[in-house]
Amino acid sequence: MLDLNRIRENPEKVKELLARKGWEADFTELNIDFTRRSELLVQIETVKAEQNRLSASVPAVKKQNGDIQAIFAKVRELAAKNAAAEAELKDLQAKIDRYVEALPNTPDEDLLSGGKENNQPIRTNLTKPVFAFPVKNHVELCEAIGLIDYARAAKISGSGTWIYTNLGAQLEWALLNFFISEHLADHYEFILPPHLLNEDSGYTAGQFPKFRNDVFWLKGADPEKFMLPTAETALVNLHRDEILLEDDLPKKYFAYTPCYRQEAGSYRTEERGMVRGYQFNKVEMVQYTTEEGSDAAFDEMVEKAERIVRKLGLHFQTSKLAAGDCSHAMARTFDIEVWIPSMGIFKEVSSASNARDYQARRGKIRYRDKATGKTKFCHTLNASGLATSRIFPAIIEQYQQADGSVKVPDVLVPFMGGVTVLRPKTKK
RNA sequence: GGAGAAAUACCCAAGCGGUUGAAGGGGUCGGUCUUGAAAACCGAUAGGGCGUGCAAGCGCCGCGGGGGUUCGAAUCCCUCUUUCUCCGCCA
Repeated sequence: MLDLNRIRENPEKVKELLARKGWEADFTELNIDFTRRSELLVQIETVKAEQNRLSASVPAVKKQNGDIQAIFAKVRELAAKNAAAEAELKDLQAKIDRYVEALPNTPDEDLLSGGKENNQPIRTNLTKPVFAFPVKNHVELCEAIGLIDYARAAKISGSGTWIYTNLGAQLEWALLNFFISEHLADHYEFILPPHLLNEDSGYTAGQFPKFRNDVFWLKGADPEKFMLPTAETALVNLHRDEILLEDDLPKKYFAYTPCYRQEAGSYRTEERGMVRGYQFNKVEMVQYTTEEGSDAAFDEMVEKAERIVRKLGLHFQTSKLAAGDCSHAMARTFDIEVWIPSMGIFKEVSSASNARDYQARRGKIRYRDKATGKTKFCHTLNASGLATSRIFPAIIEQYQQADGSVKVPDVLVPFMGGVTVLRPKTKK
């Protein structure tokens, strides 16, 4: 949520920044509403003060056998006078809230406006792998080796899903264990959160109200809960409605969870296999920082995610997203995209974002400033570290060999019980 | 899932319609005493949000969340959430 005072003090600036995200903002009505809100508050509170004063005088007046009935009548009259104003205020406040809650975060000043087409690659690792043989795609390779079973997944669940089998399951688990070991080494705190979250959590993270239809809802539950679309949603709510100490910041967490997403209508023929599904595994990092610490935290998390992909020996690029490609709640996003040879394109394996105080305002996540003793909103940041569903195909394809086997990246071998090569099943 | 109990400040806890602008204790901070510390004693300790004002200040809200009754609510009523105890079920 944006700071209402910031909008009021500098509406043109906020408007210009939102426009870079392709969001047409018009604050004319908001300003009128806000002015009216102040008037109403002053009026209501003045009357209330008088009511309180009169009520408080009752015991004393009673003791002196004064006319308490006159006081009762007077207070009732004041309350009646306020009723209309209170009703108007309630509606007005709801209207203001609805408008401000829907506004996306403003992008950082240094981002280019526009969408995907204006994303800027800023770094690459290694060069495109070259193969002396025709490359196979990961779907073919996985099926031949017996890593993934798509057909049975369709049978027991439906489309957009897959089953990790045998060495495929081991490779997936090895990746997750490798990621976890990296984060533990960097002293991030390991969290395993519930996968079913409540409405407030979705609101704080900025998913709701706009993206209520992008998640899976558990209709039978009372109250209704949704399945987390990313562990960020859980982690960023850990300190909702709390006031942290400045000395406790930054707080660094990571969590492993599956991510459940509707992704309705996003199917494309090229996205075969496990590139996009209703459920995928991800390890996610989240930091809570002070306002001053947030830029350094962002750089740290991008670097961490890159380091993991680099250790896996994969060709990737890091892109600075244009304003319009940053998600609703984020002020800044860098994507790490890994090369998928069969597709001839880069696919996102990590998205590192700085929400600034947008989520913290929604969730009232604050810290006490040591110097002033005042509370300030935290900054929240998140970065995947990493999503397996894109890394897995990238490994399979980038590490494929002429005989249809796949070499296991060196860093994963210890997590694979010493397995170094994944070989195609021999036909019986 | 069934039955019961509870939610008060940093923590424990009193309070059951009107000096409660929340007792008391612990903790924390400051002080006295002491070479220093402990003990003892004295003092301080509600936070958060909103409004108004140049400011000092003043006002509104606030005892789990929301709503209601009343001149007046921590206190009565409704509702939601959470926690605990017992039973059932289960990994």
